[in-house]
Amino acid sequence: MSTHASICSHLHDVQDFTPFDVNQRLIAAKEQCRLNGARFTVLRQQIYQLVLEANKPVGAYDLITQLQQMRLSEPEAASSTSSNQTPKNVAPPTVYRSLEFLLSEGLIHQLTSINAYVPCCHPRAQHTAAFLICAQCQRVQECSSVPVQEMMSFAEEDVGFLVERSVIELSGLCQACQ
Amino acid sequence: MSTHASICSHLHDVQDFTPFDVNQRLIAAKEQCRLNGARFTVLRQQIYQLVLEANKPVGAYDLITQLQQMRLSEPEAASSTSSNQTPKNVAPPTVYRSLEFLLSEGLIHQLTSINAYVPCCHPRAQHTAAFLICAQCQRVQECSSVPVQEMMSFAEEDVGFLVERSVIELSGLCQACQ
DNA sequence: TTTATTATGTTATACTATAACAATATAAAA
DNA sequence: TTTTATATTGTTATAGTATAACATAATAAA
Repeated sequence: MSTHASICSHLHDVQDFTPFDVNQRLIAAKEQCRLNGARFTVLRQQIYQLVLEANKPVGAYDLITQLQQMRLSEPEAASSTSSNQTPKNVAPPTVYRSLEFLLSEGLIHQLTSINAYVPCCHPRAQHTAAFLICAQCQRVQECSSVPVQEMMSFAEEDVGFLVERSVIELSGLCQACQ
Repeated sequence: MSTHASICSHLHDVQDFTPFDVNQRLIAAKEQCRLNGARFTVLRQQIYQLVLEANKPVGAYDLITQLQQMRLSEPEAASSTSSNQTPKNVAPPTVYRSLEFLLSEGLIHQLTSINAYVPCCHPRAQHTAAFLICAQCQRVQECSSVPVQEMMSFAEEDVGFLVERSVIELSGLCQACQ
């Protein structure tokens, strides 16, 4: 990932991963799933990789298109029979289910306001984050810093509201695009 | 509206308006539009009223259904000819356009995470607010208190991000439903 | 009254997401 | 290893949300 956001700043770009970074993430995800007793299947890995490699949030139907293309361009299995082939068609439930899995593993985040997905900058147990979404360059910054925590504690302690799901998304222009 | 949320607490229930309150709101909206040189048409008023009277966030297609029923149950115009009648059918663009108008006037808020709309607790110029959405009783609390402001100033001042649109929605259980 | 503008109606369609059930692949138990 | 159970993916169909494009009607301005 980009070098100008340290892992401790609580503010991270979630795009612009280098191929090396993508690989690191894939390996780490595989290991994380193994520890959780979850299966990091080929499909799930492919979808995670597509989300990692994108330089902007990707929609479910973008993923369908890309998966479709991947499968069409893949060589057939070397088997002499026609069995054991990956289907060429990719239907919505296929990707939605994998996205749900990746969400539950904390590997990606959903951007509800634009119906798209981004990698989690720091995969870990369920954590609340806010997202700054640039309408110009499409880049996203994830932050879990103080104001986010204050928002949650306001709801939970001051209001007595038990938060189960949070959507905190600010759209506008990032510094570079102004 | 409910009496346990003063206009200054920065935390408001946006449901449970009494018929009297609804009427007050409609009159105020009419006046606000007049001052803005905007037209508070019958359609817009009807939709605003439906949003005000609902005891939960309403979706666009809920509004279509209700408008449809209103039109069907309305008596025909007293004219001897068949002209000048309100059409019985209500298509999506009809309500989406009015919703957009009400949003631009600050009379309602959009809850992006659940594709629904609620009245603004305190109609005024564009203002940032957070919403606490109870998954149980469906009631919504709107707040524009300190943590919300801090979130915005964090984005704008600390990060240098120019916010154009904010979606801050926390779903879970309100105090009464826990 | 004419003209321009705004609002609404209308048709069609795009986009997003899930239900329900079938087939397949992996893991666990016998 | 074979059987059984579980988890994953495939497949078909459809639900739900939103907008484009153009026609008509109503209001405001000239």
